[in-house]
This record gives sequence, structure tokens and C-alpha cells, in this order.
Amino acid sequence: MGQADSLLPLIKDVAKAEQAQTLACQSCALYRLCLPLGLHREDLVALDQIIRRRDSFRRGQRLFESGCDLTSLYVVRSGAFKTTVSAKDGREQVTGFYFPGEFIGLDALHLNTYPSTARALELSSVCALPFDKLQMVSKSIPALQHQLLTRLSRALSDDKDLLLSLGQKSAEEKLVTFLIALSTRFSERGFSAYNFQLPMSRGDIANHLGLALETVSRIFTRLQQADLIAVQGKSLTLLQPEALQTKAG
Amino acid sequence: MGQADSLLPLIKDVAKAEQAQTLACQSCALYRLCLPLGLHREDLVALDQIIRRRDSFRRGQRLFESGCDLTSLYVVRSGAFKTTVSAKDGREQVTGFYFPGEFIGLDALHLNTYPSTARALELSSVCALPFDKLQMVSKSIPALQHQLLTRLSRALSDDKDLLLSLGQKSAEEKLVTFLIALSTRFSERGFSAYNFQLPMSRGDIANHLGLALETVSRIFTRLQQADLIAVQGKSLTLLQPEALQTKAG
DNA sequence: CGAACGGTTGACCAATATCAATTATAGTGG
DNA sequence: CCACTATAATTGATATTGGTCAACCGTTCG
Repeated sequence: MGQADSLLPLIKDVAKAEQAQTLACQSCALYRLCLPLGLHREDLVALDQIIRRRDSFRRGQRLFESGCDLTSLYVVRSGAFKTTVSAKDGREQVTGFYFPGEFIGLDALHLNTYPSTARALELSSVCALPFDKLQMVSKSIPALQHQLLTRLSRALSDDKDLLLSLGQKSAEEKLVTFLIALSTRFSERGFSAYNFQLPMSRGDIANHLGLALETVSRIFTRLQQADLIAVQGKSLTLLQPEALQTKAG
Repeated sequence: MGQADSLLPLIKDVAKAEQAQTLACQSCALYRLCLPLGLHREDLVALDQIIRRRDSFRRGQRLFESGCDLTSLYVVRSGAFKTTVSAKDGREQVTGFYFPGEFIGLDALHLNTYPSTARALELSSVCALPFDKLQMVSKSIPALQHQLLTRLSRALSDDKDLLLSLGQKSAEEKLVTFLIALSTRFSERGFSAYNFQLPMSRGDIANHLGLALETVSRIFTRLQQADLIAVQGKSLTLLQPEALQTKAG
């Protein structure tokens, strides 16, 4: 409850800190959502010393590209990213969207190259955790290893749910499930659960859900006509969350 | 080279050891594919002491069920398993198949309940790693933590590839991609890459790939008529692996 | 031996993709 | 700041892949 208070102004604080580029983990507004959760003070200091806070990425700019040498894991600091994997013929699949406090690059830990490409969806920034240093530091910080395991496991089980969507659900169910999941993530970050901006394009959403762009657009209008949501451009309002829930399958 | 020799008779050895139920990790034929890879001798002994080798599971028997308390991680010892997640209305998605040396339950690490259900596809056995003890032991064995991270990361990136299949590929491409992936996994386990048994039903394959059972059946016949594969029942031969590769998308 | 299950094959249909045209929105340079 | 252009989104008409329904065959197991 006191927690909710401290989460609410979360993103604004980070934005301020952006300018200074000096915010330590211990005073970062993302603390509760981020890697250092559960670390002791002295461990935090050790972690702080290896973290590099990177400049902003503009819309479309790449954080890393499939096939490049693995250098760092990243935690989103502000903005949003998407990752994609490609088939040999160039077809791409949007494999995930990433918001403040979330990890990018976990799927690369087992290789020395990134298997996916990460791009900023809007003006965004990250904290970079150089992989070699992270490995060294984490040996002496069990809680850090544990955080990594937890994050990976969470990511894995989220992907299993996405597999369920892609494999078994209708277009409408896919989209509604997706919107509800977004709503949850936004509210965890101190934003309204019912009114938020979609940082990704219709095309990105469609691709992510294995649909055609036009299908997504049509379903948006249909849901809007049924007064379940209100969309205009990137701005989305969930008007009847419970009714939506029943449409999620 | 010498490695291949030791892998080839791999499964037979495990089968023998099944009867004794006493095989230590250090002398297990799955060693190269399994968790203990890279552990020192003394660490192996510690690991051995927490591992419980479980009795066999018959076809269809559950290893654990969605919603049950998390007790153990499992490594397949012999046979094969599938995992499924369910929508509220009961629809299921087969989220993975698991062969000797592979982990089951990694998606549960972040919760205290399993998010998925695991069932044996044939007479199978596992090594169980009680979760609490695993956590204790792994604190003092960095290589073990590292193995877990690696496995999780690998699982995550495999799932991203599956998302690509489900989202972007045609029915035929999905199935061919799946068969090639199976082929790779079997050959890693010392079996022929071109001639193996499918432990799962057509329905399981179809569900896993987001297709109808009938579609899978039809594509099997089509590929067979094109002399790319030979199927009879569960037995599969890849007749033109390169030609198949080009059909995988 | 018969029932049950798993798999194959065929005919038909529907959901959603594709193609095409139009309208918003946003980014850019004067 | 506005006009212009490029990009994104919507909407409509049509096509197609793969799903559904149904009948049939083969194998396995009690």
C-alpha cells in the first residue's frame, strides 16, 4: 500500500535521473521492479560499479543485433523495446516487448552471440550489465544469481503462455489476452491499468500475435464498437476490463 | 570424436542402470548432456546426494500438474515427456517435448507452483532435484548455478524459435522445422539423425505446432509422396535432409 | 475377438490473409 | 509554425490456407 505510493511517480523520477546519468541502483525509482531487489547494501554497491548507464536510443535504433557478440545484458530504464528473431528468408517474429525494469538479452546467456535483435520503440534508455563482469560479481552475490534465475524462469513461463495464445486462440482472443497482459505490466509500473499508450505499432502487435496487421486493426474497431475499449492511435482505454477478461479465452 | 563414441551407446546404458537405480552422476551415460557437466568431482558428490532417482512413469502418467506445489526440478533419464499449459476453458497447448538429459520444470522456478503439467509419452524415468536442497547446494557450487542459467537461457531461446514457427510459418514449414529440430536432438543423444521413433502422437505434434491433427497427417503423406520422408506409424526416416531443410523456412 | 484408440482420407467451410484504395498521423525542412 | 511527404492505420473486396465434420482403416490391448 505504501508501496503503491512509491511506484506511482516512478517513471517521472527516472526521466529526471536520465539527465544526470548518475542515479545509483539504491536510489533508482525502478528499484522494486528491477534486478537489485533483495540485494544487501554492500552487494548493491558492487553491482553499481559494473553497471553502465547508456545514452538514449531513438525510435528504431538497435540495442544489439542477432549474430553480434554478446557483450551485455540490459535492463530497460525508460521507454520500451522489442526483440525479433528471423528466419533465413528474412521473415521476422516479434518475440517480446520490454518495459522499464525488464531484462533484455536473457536468451543470449547460453551463447556468445545474441540470437535476437533488440530495437527501441520510442526514445528509451537502458542500464547495461557487462556480461563478463556480471558473471564475476554474481559468483559472490547469491541473491543476484537468484534474481537472474527468477527472471529467466518468469520469462520462460510467460513465453509458454504466449505459445498457448499463438497455438490455440482466435485472433480476437489473442489480441484481448495481449491487451490484458499489457495492462497488468503497466499497472505494475505505476501507470493506470485502464488507460495507457501503446508504444508499438499495429504491425508489431500483429506480427507478435501471428496475425495480419489488418486483422488487428479490424478487431480494435470491433472492440471499440462494442464499447469494450477506446482507441485512438496509440492511446488505449479499457472500458470494460471484466468483459474483456471473458473474451481472453 | 572420442566423445561421439561414448555417446552412441548412451541410452542402453541408462536402461541397464534403471534396474539398479543406483547410478551416480559420475558414471551416468548422460553425463555429457546433463546437469553435472563441468562440475568438479567433489561437487558431483554433493549433487549426487540430493538427487532422487524416481521410479518409472507409464505412458500418460503425470510427473507434476499445473497448480501443484513446486517440489523438484526433473531431468529426463529415459523415455520422453510433454508439458502442457491450459486456458481457463480447458484448451491445452503442448509447450514442449523433453528427452534424456533435458530439464523439466524450469518455468516453475519463479513461483511456488508449477505453471504447467508434465506427462510421460512412453515408459520413462527421471532424476528429481528437490528444489530446496538444490538451492542450498547450488549456492556453494557456482558451476551448478551456471548450468541452470545456461539451460534456462537455452530453453528461452528455443521457445523464441518456436514462436517464429507458430507466428510466421505455413503448416508444412512448421512441421518440417519441428522434424529437423527433433532430428538434431536425437543425434545429440547418440541416435540416428535420419531414422527415429516419434514418441508423441500426431495430435500432440499438431497441438504443439498450432495445427489440426488432420493437417499434420496430410502433410506427412504429402512429404512421403514427395520422397522426402518415410513414415509408418511412429517410425520416421528423413530421406532427403537437405531438401527438407529448404522447406523449413 | 471385439472395442477403443490413433491415424488417414475426403468434402466442405470459415477464419483470417491478401490485395487495393483511402484516410489519418507524424516527422521534416523551409 | 506550417506545408509537404512519408509512414501508419483503417476499411473494403476477394482469395486461400488450414480447420471442421465425417467416414473409414489399422493396430493394440483387454
